Amino acid sequence: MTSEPRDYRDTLFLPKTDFPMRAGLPKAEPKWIAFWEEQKLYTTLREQSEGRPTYTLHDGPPYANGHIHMGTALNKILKDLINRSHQMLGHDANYVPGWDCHGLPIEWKVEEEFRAKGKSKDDVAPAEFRARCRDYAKQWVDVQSEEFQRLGVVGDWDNPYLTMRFESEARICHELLKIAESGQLYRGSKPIMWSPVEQTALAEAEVEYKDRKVSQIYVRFPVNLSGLNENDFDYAISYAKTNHPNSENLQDFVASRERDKKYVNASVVIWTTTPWTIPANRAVSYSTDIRYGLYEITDLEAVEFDLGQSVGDRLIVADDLWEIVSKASFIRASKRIQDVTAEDLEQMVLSHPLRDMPGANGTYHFPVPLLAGDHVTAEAGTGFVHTAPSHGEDDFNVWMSNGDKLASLGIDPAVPMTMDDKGCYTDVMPKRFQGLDVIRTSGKKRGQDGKANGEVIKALVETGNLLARAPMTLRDAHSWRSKAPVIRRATPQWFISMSKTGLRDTALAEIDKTTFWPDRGRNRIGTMVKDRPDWLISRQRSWGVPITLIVGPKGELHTDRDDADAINARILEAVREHGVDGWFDTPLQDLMPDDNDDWAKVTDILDVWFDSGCTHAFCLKERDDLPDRADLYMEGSDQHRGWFQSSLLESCAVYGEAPYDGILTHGFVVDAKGLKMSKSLGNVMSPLELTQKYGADIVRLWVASSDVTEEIRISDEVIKTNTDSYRKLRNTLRYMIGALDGYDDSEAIAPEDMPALERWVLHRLWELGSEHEAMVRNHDHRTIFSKLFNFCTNDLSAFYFDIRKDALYCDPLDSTRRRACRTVMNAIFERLTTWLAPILCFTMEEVWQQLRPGASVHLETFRDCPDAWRDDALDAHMATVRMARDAVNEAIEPLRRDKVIKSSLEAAVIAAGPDLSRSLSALGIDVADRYADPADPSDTLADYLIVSKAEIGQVVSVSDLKDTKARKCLRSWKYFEGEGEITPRDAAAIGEPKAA
RNA sequence: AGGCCGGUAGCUCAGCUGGUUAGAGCGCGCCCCUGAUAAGGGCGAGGUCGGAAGUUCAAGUCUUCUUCGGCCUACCA
Repeated sequence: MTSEPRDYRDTLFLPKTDFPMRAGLPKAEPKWIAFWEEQKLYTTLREQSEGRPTYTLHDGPPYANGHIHMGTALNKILKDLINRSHQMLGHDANYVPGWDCHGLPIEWKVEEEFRAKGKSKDDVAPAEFRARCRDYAKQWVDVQSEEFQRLGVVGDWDNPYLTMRFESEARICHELLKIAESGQLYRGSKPIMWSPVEQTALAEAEVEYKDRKVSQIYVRFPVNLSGLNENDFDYAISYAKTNHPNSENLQDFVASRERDKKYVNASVVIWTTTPWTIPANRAVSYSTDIRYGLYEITDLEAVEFDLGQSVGDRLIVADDLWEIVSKASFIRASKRIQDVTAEDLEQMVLSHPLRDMPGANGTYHFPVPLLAGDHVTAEAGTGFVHTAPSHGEDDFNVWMSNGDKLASLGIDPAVPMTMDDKGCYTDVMPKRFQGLDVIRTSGKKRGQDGKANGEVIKALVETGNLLARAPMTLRDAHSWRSKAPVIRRATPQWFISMSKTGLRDTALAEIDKTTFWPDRGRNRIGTMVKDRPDWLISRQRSWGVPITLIVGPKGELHTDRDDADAINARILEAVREHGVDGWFDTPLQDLMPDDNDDWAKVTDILDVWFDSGCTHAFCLKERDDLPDRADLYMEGSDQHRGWFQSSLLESCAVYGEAPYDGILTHGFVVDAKGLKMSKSLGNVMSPLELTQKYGADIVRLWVASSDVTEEIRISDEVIKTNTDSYRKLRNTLRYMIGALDGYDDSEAIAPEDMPALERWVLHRLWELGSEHEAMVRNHDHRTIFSKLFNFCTNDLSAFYFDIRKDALYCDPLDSTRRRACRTVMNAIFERLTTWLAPILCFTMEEVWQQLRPGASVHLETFRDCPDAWRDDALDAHMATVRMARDAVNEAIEPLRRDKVIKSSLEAAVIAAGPDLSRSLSALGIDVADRYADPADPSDTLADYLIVSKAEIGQVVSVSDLKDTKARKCLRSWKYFEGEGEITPRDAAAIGEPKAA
């Protein structure tokens, strides 16, 4: 009699869920954003966490220009991970995003717009121009805000901070006024790039380099020996020897005379391509790394014109360059007299080459010192660099940093203003030079050489100090607008002093107190602050916060007047009322009604770094819902020089302390090969495209799985890896959702009544939980992700779930171990979901709503993992069992490969391993192959190994049960010895008596 | 050119103060399951730790040099 074997599938307690295996994130995520909006998530978070300790990550403002890119996406997601984690840790982590709105790039874009309409910037009223800049910035703020929110970033998007808000602008002005009042602000001068044609300052990005024909000249600077000749020195030496033979100083004196004697008739030679800067020369720079020699001319070429040099003249030039210099200077033969050491140069003083120029009238009767400078190389020229502090950055720097030497020589270190806005010599120059132009600024020859070069060369010929001249071509800066050459010219600028009131020391002390992640950041910003020059804060631009100072006839500041408070109040009121226009449009007498003769408003604007350096003032300190000081500033590593520093300096200047407790930096996004992303390399990836294609959670997972302290790689392969990880996590959660279908706390089992396996899972949760908070506080999201991911794969999916499938599906519904399993799964669910919520903010919401419909998961806090769950001994025993399990799996594998065994349930095994028996009995795992109580089964070794029969022996072995008298249970598919179609346990589960 | 940092399996990452055959996950290959099924499980193959030299009984781990890459700063008189 044969009958169809009964199908027991319906009697199983299989997981049940409609939670989709495939996420469909690109479509699903916007719905969750809508869900949070509906729930007023941000507002609810604030209300709910009122009174909790605050955690404030103060947003560094991105520039409101263009769409977000991989870097800005990474930055915001990382901030979001930190904010959400701290919120769930039990803080009130209020995140207020911000934008940087002023500055050059926006100014350019708007200029471009006007040009497209055929208008130049000068045709547009400044107020109209600024209004357009404001609109332009606003438009991009809105775009970026949308894009950041699409990535899941939570914050006060309805009320962000903007540097261009009137309140912000007023506060920035206020901060500046406070700095002025404290005496840290001063007006100095500095060479900047200047276009004489447009009569405007240019930024580095506004110039292009192209070839230009120039005059190169070799000029000699005579060594100044006060007119003494060799005989004078010989006489001085013999006089000293005769009259002061016993003087202590005799030896030194003789040595110095002997040294100077060698330099009679000697000159230091310089080379330059800007002859017009010679009249502004104040020094000559040399390098301590270059070997110099003293050369005497012994023969000259015959030429048709008069040479300034003659046989017997001595020249000091870098040895490596002598050949080039002598050839250029028509020197046919020469002899090298001796080395010229760095000490000699240090002692030496030169005369200006125009000293004896007709009409100089003593203008150049000053000593020209030799200054050691790192910028001097022996690659071209003579090894000496002519130094005109008003016409070169390097020149300026070497001049300013040699204050002590200048003072000892009685030289005034003030940098003269030698050139006006049109590029013409000013009246500090000798009469014959005054008014001469470097560049023609109008007419057909606009942009070509003016009269200055020619006149200077002529004057050098007259003094005999021109060694040679020749045309050459070099790459030089040109204005990208007019295409005309650019000059470097000293202009008045505003500075914040690093030293006057000890700003540098304050800043360094604050850096010491700051926590850095990674710690090397301290060193990086520290050396920068230590070495940096005074802070140049003025710009000659339109779109920015004005320097709201009124300057008196003698250069005095209004902030030093008795009525300063009243003036300041009017200024700030005007800016609060009308924004930056309030400053430009309000007449002077309205701001300063009394004693205002010859007083003038400053028209410069502030460096945008000053704006963003004030965010702590106009955001943190102004808003009631934020503390005055941030816990954390977190930006890319480029901000050591940028925002971290501008904020630190501004805050230290005004408040005497840093605006933050900690600084976290991340690296830059690079491609698969570690190269930076650039349009020209074609390796740019877009966060918006990735979000559209894969979902924001995938992008977030990428951030969480990367080591953000270094460069962060992204490529299709990296995205694929993260997509796979995502799927694994999603399915793990999905399985739990199914297994927990209909779970109710009333079926919960107390930990002490649970099987060892469940208690072990609780121990693992305890382990994860105890590390978790520290990792959050250390901003180590990568480790959090990696631990959770490995927990899901190794401990849950491959071990715990795999073993418990049998109990979950087949045990009687009220069996202790099935209930214990569901109790533990519920505990895992709550923890895993909340731990992952900061990372996978969309998916964890979806998961959470499956089992806890209603309030958002993001309103939850992390669940406690009680110390009572800890059980180190149990963990050690479980490790022994897992080792035995690995050994069994290894042994089963060959049989499976040879098709002897398919399912491991067809196997009977002998397990082995050190201390296995001991561990099993410690864990309460039975070795018997059948349950003592079928209605409430407890674990056997076979359950752990997922086989049908297991014993303990010396050696691991596997045998096939199929051809034995054991039969396959039609419900649990386990092989058992006994009567009927199903095992007693399965019979108990479906409430049937054992089938006959 | 200078300052700071980094280069460990195809990918993402571990590897503490130098000490047994350099680890994990993913991917890949092979196999099983078909009651997590566009899922799940098992086994396995992958690394001269960027390169060279040195210190040491012993180096991925320390030193020097070199190469490639990143951020910042400078330069072209």
